[in-house]
Amino acid sequence: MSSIKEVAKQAHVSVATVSRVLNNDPVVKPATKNKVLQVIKEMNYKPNLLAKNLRKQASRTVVMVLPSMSNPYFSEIARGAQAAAYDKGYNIIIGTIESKRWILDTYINMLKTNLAEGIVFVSSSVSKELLETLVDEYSVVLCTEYYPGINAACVAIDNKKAGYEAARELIRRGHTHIAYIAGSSASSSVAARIEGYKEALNEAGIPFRPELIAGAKNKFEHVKEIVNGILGQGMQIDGILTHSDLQASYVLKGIKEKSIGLSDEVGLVSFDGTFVAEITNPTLTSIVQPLYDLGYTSVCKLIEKLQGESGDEEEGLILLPHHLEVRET
Amino acid sequence: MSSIKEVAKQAHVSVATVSRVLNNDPVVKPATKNKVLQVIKEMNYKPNLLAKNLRKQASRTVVMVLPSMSNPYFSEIARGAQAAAYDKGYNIIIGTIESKRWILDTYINMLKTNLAEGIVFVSSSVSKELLETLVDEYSVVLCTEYYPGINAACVAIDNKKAGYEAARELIRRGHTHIAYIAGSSASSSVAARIEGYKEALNEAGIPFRPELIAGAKNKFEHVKEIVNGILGQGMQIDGILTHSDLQASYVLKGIKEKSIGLSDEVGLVSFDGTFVAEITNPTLTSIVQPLYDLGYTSVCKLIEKLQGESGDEEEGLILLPHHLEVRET
DNA sequence: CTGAAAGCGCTTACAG
DNA sequence: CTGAAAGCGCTTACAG
Repeated sequence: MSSIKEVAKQAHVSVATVSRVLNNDPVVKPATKNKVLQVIKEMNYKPNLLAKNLRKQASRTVVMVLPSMSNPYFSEIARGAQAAAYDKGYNIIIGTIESKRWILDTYINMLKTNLAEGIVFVSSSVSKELLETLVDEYSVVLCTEYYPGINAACVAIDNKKAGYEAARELIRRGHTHIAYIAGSSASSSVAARIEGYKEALNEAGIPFRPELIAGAKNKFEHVKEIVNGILGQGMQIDGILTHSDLQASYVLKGIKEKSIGLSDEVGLVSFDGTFVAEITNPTLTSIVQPLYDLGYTSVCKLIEKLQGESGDEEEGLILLPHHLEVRET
Repeated sequence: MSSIKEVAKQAHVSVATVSRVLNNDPVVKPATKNKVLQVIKEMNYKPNLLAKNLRKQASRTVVMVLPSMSNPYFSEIARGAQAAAYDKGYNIIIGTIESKRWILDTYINMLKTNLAEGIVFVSSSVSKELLETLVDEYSVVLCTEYYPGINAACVAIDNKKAGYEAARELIRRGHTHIAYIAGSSASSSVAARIEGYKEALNEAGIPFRPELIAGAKNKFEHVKEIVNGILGQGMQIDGILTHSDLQASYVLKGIKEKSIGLSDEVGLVSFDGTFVAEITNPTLTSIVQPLYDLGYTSVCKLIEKLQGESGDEEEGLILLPHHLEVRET
């Protein structure tokens, strides 16, 4: 109802002055300012941000897209992202792709139609090709996955080191036939973790067997098939590394219901360290990622970029610390 | 860069005509339309929605606030909500309160500053007092929790019936000392489920013991304390109903690590039916709620309300079906 | 069927 | 220190 014009009339000043006090312009005389402030309060006036945004050609909104929310891994990242946006005075729109291209397009359209100023892509929620077309027109930050050759900041953990540490833990316990259930897509994090895993094997003098590596989705049936597939080739397995807590929980489930041909003596180390790792039985030993911080830092980087003048500095990889949490598996 | 004005110039028409083809106004001559469409494509023009929104005084955006995302219960609701928004051509902003009043205020401010047109509150993400001040000025829908006396549509399951069915299942198995770990807040769903529980006891001739009921948060420590507190009073427990899957998983954890004084013979029925119920060991018997549909329907109702002319019809309770899924506990 | 013009509610040089 | 005025990029009666 009430617009800036009515406030101006009531306060006997111009709309310009009202706008100035709204924006805390120090130039307005205290007496004037107080009068206007009082009228604003009396009228319960709230500025129409639709108008402000148009005038300033800025929505002060960023978007974060994630593959889904079904994995608590992503909700923690989203939580950090939300906090960062508020700390910086931005709105944030968090969306999940659910593997649907049209949903992704909806969010990208927000960029193109001025509804959002920048975007962070979490995990592999976007293809490299699409990214290439976006990167020089819009501000984008990557979270969790790195795309070499793409000029966008990426916030992640040191996946190679993490893969190394996870494998070393199993080796330390005496496991030598270590399967690696990687993520379902060929991503930079998968590649890096495998590299680290190989390094740990190498260090321990254990031969690398490519047959022990396979990707799987975060679905019970898929994980079961993959593990049984490896066993079916006559491979032994006495240790497993999984790409996520969820996958590890499925391994446990399969062992328990005997649909996966492994004994419960198998060593199991998962990635992520979400609450899932603590509610399984046994609880999961895992590489815990600083999920909240990953989300928080990604959004901060994005907003810095939006506010930076040149923005032409080299975009790089920002690594956040992870750690191995030894639990029961 | 390119605005409607430049498209108009290139196409040798007025901006009014460009606007008309943009909005699919059937009045424009096909030849003109095609010419404009072609220029739009050539220039890769995208309308500035900031301007459109201001002009139309509508953001075509709704918000959904949830207490948090840490419980997969909420992420499923959010998933449904997102889908509904897209199906209806709206943007949706999904936010989590994390028990912080200032975050809630941020989202409510989006309503007041014209950034959003309506809001759905999930679970007890808002107090009744605040709701009362919002309800006659803005479009609001409640999801999961009902506030009697508040004129807002509410989408939920029949909690009384669900509580009844959950309790009856335990009674059917021969359990007679059934504890009820309710939600942490005094909410309509808690009250209704307890009513149903009482009804089942009554039907079976089992006396109701108020000492067997206690609220708990979705925290391991809290659930442990509550259960042990009941046992400490000298109460027996051979069955438990929990407000959430998460709480049930904590009971299981406590039994396993012997920090909760219960045997694994205890009957356990949880509410929600999220993936948590399937990854615990044993898996959880639970009342599964149509989470996705709850979110989807809530947003649909909200948008209908926004689009409805009068909007003065009586707001009511919309009940969606649930069912009992018997698993291992 | 199309165009000229007003206006959505703000912000911000510019002048005083 | 304050105001008049232009303008952000659209939409939409109104006139023709």
